Amino acid sequence: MTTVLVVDDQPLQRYGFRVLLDSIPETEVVGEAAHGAEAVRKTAELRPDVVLMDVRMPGMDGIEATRRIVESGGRSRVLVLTTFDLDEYAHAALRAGASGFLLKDARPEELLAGIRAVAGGDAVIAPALTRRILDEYARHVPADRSDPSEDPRLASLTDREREILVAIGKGWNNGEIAARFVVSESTVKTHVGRVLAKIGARDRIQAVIFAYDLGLARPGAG
Amino acid sequence: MTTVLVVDDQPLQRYGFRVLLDSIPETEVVGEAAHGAEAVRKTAELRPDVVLMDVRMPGMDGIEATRRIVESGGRSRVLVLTTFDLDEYAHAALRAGASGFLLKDARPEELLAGIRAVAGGDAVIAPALTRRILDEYARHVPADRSDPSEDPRLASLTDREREILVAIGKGWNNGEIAARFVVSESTVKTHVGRVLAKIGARDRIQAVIFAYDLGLARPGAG
DNA sequence: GGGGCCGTAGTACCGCGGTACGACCCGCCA
DNA sequence: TGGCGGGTCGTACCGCGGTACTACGGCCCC
Repeated sequence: MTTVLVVDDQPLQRYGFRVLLDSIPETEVVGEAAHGAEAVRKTAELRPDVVLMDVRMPGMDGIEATRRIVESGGRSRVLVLTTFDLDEYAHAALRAGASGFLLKDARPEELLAGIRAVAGGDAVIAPALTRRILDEYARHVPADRSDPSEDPRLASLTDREREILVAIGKGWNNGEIAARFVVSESTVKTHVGRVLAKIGARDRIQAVIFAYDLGLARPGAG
Repeated sequence: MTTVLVVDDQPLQRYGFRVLLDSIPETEVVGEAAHGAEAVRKTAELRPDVVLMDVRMPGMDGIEATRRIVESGGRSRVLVLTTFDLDEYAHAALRAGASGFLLKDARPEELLAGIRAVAGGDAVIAPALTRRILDEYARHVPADRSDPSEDPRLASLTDREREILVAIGKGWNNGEIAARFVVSESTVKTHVGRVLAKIGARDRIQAVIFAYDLGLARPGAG
């Protein structure tokens, strides 16, 4: 059973979603909200699996509400709906942390598939928008690099050394690495030295760059 | 009526798709191919609306076949199928110009929705992959508003200090920076110290990470 | 003219990082 | 049984990195 909170400023629209979702055993509408602030409050209160969020609303709009819901750290996933395929909305919504973006004219089975996917932790985008996303993607994402994680220099590292490399990529100094791995700093130095030699890095700084280039290190990782 | 070419090296799999697609009036399987080369040839010959393409095949694989079909400039759209959610396949396929990427364990209605979307000129991605695509997308495509290069810590840097930060991000040591900027190493140290203080970094390693997170440093540079 | 910001430069000091050893334990395998 | 790779730990040494402080010329603006 997937619990859903329906957010839309139009009562009739909310009614339509409720009828649709309650007509099948898989989903249940546990609440409704008419604007962003109410959506944030009811999400915290009802903890639905999925929040069905309209973008255009008076007061706090769906984007801002989505951002707050996501930042609150709860379990609820947000599936954003809009009447138009205005992709600035889509971009903003997805960057706000929405798990999906669909058009209101989606057929019922598409909406249900979207809710199912979002509830399962996946993401979903309206097909009409997917093309643009993919075009942008193909244009911006650098060509392959023949999968850098298969770099021969990486292959020569032992498991432990790979862990060390990741730790270096996080910006930790030897003492911090020693503390987190519960070994002595001498041991860390030994490992670091071997890692540098194997990947051909002059110092740990170039190891950090190496880790980033290969995608071992990720922005925002602490 | 949507015409479909089914490409898979396993006859039984092709049969399954044919039964499914011919069971509904909306789609019609107009041909089959057992490997990439045959897929390319039959696509040119039959001009199907959609090519249902398996990735893993002996000889020319689905990726290469997709690339050739797309480059041939025909009207046919390619919908790639795979058993596993190996995202290196997904990336390669989408970069090869595929209009969609689904898993073989997709439910029939998902597959049909995918074919419908692709035939209509839209694109479709398996929900399980959409999240990764979005993550990549968010990381690579310049965000129009929450541009990290507007980070207040960056704004406090002078032009010279920004140059120094970029140089740090390239992995250069103080001597190298001094040589390239034609200043003394003392000057470099002064700048570096100020940069670290302003961006709140403990050492140049965290400055490197900072530069990468903000997109100041780019893989493959320097 | 005076004050601030910026870029430049220097000295002095300390600590971390990196290297070069040597050493021990463990599990695996010939 | 011995050898070998991997992980662990230690000592010693040196150099680069980072900090603190001072200093000066150029520039802009009050």
